[in-house]
Amino acid sequence: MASPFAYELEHVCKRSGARAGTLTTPHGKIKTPIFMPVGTNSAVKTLTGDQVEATGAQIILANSYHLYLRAGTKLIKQFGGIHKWMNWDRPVLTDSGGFQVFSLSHLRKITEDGVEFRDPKDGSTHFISPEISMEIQQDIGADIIMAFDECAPYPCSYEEAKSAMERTHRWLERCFRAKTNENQALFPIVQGAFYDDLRQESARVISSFDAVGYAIGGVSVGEPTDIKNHFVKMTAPLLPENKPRYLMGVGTPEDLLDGIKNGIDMFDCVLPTRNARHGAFFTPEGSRNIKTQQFYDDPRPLVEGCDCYACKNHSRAYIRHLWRCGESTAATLLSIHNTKFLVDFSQKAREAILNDTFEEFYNEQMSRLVKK
RNA sequence: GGGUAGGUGCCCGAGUGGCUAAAGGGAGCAGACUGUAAAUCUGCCGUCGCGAGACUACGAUGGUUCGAAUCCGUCCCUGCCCA
Repeated sequence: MASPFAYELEHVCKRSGARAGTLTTPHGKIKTPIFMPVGTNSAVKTLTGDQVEATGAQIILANSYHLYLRAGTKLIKQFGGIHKWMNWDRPVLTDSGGFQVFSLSHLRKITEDGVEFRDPKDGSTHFISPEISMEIQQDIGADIIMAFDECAPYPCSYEEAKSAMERTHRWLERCFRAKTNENQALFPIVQGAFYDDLRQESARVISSFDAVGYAIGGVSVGEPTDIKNHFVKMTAPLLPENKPRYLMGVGTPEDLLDGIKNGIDMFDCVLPTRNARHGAFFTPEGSRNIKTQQFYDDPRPLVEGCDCYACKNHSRAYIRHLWRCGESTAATLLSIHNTKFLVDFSQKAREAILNDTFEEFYNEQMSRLVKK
């Protein structure tokens, strides 16, 4: 049976490493570079499926760890998999639980076999190994599933970083052995923290596995931007050229520009929705906060010319009013705007790449963003 | 009219002699957030001053005391109960 997955590298910018491509999945094609909104609990927070769809999102993320705890991945399987479960028929990607090894580090214990977690909500203990992560992700049934990795913190010692990386590689082997569903693509993840030789070694090792796409993990864990950029820049070109490259957990509009310039094709980040719930909205001139006094009587949309639902229908003053009254609609409107902003942003970058004007696009957008 | 419980900073509300410019919330004003334990967290929040500090403040007023939001007198106001 032919693989339902394919990736076509359509164009590489002549003056930078920026790439445009198309990734085919069982639930449709993804045009890269692409920003993927995060819906940890099988919902993009504060948004309905229609609203997510209206942002133009081509694919969304969900999380193995969270869905395993609630609702229970067997239940999702019983409903016919995550697409039917949440009534979303475009592609879905699930994270493996590897990020929770980092983010819930005080609630877990790592052994060679796997990781013992305590549920932050009820204290119950759960064990996830590479094999169990694969079983969970196969039950969920996303199009793209991620290797169960150990995401190291920043800063961390060379020994720690090396040990996490090597374990990630051994676990990767086990993930590939445990994965059986041909309709899912398993992406390996580069680790190695912030050490050049470890990143090089990790990229080499994971590239030796035959995969549909490859991810860079362990960034955006608190390190300064220039360090992040250095490691993305040196790591991305070490991954197979004719396969999509996914930079996990990134990022801001600036991060997208830098990532794309350095040859990244896929991004995901909680920022557009989390920051929306905290009152922030993206603009081409940087992030603003609707809570601030300056917007109290501002009749303009969040961003002039933006064609998201929030901007087409409401003023800053109105959204600020909703925010101050504690109306959840404020978070919804900001989430719609922020998500569409990043989706559009990656789409514009794609067009620029195809037109060989990415360099200009990068310079123009970056100078606007940093000016503030 | 009698009794009783009260009146604290923008609001709610602790505080019954010095450790009180006055707990804790809320509101307000800012900031953080990157494979979501997050609609969360942090800072500021009487006035003036960069600052040390000064000034003003716990219904009003008079007193006791080295010292009062806290104790006493009088007055004003509010809730509740009885007539």
